[in-house]
Amino acid sequence: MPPVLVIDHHNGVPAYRQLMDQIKFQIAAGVLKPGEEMESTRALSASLSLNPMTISKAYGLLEREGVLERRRGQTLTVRAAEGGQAAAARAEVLRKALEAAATTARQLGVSDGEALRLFKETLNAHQHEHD
Amino acid sequence: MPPVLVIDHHNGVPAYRQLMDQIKFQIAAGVLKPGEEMESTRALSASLSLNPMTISKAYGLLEREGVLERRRGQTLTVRAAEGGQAAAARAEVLRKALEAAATTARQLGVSDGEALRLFKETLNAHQHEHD
DNA sequence: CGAACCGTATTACTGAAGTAATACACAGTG
DNA sequence: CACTGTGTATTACTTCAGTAATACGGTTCG
Repeated sequence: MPPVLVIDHHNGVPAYRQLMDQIKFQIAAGVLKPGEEMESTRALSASLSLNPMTISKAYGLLEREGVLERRRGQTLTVRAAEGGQAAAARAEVLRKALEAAATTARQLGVSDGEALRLFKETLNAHQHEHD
Repeated sequence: MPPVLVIDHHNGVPAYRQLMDQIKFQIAAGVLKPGEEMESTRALSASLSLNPMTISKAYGLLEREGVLERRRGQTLTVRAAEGGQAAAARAEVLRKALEAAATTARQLGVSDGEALRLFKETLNAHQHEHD
């Protein structure tokens, strides 16, 4: 299990939330697979120079969201993603980026229809870039 | 000029942001019209039991967003509706946010159709954010 | 000019969110 | 049982966004 997690202390985003985002992303991207064991809270706290409670907070919230699974006194594992769950995880990650865009649209007073049209254009442009 | 503004102190939303939202809404709804004078910071602070600076903060941010217009030592006014050029500039800003989302979608292998559907959902969700 | 408005820059206070220290409960192994 | 691993409940500290107190500069009108 590769603990490829990095915390940026100077971007205003809480550490526990950075952890949640990165873990979710790694699951969505297939780096962390269902059934796999997570790094222990103390091990992670050591390598990231954080308090075990901070890790635990992230783990706890991820468990509530159904991303991780825990058993008493044992290492947490990535929850088995049955069927559409993997897709759901990806949707969750993507939703964050979309929410940021939606907020921007609102702040700029751009209508929903116009925002949608722009997004469609953007997607098409990206498709061509990767032909 | 009707100061029909209400602040809810028990919903976690900052007062200055509630002010911004309500003012924007009243402009969009036509209650406040371009060129019209805003309530003075002190008058509003009295009727809402808030500090003038809190009002000023809201006004200041709205001015940055191009919603209000200010002149030295004088009452702020509602800015005239923007023409096509401003709209184009806003679309450009928004396009950046959308490109970030499109990139994420690509990285996660989410289809364009799915991404569009999610964005539509997100926009609807934001609309219901009122409490 | 000076008084009475206007907005706000600067500073300080405060409550809540984020984090850490400590101590405790459960599981596996001998 | 003792020991070492796991996660976490409780408590306390720290930081910062939100708000308020104060004081100042510009505009208008007499």
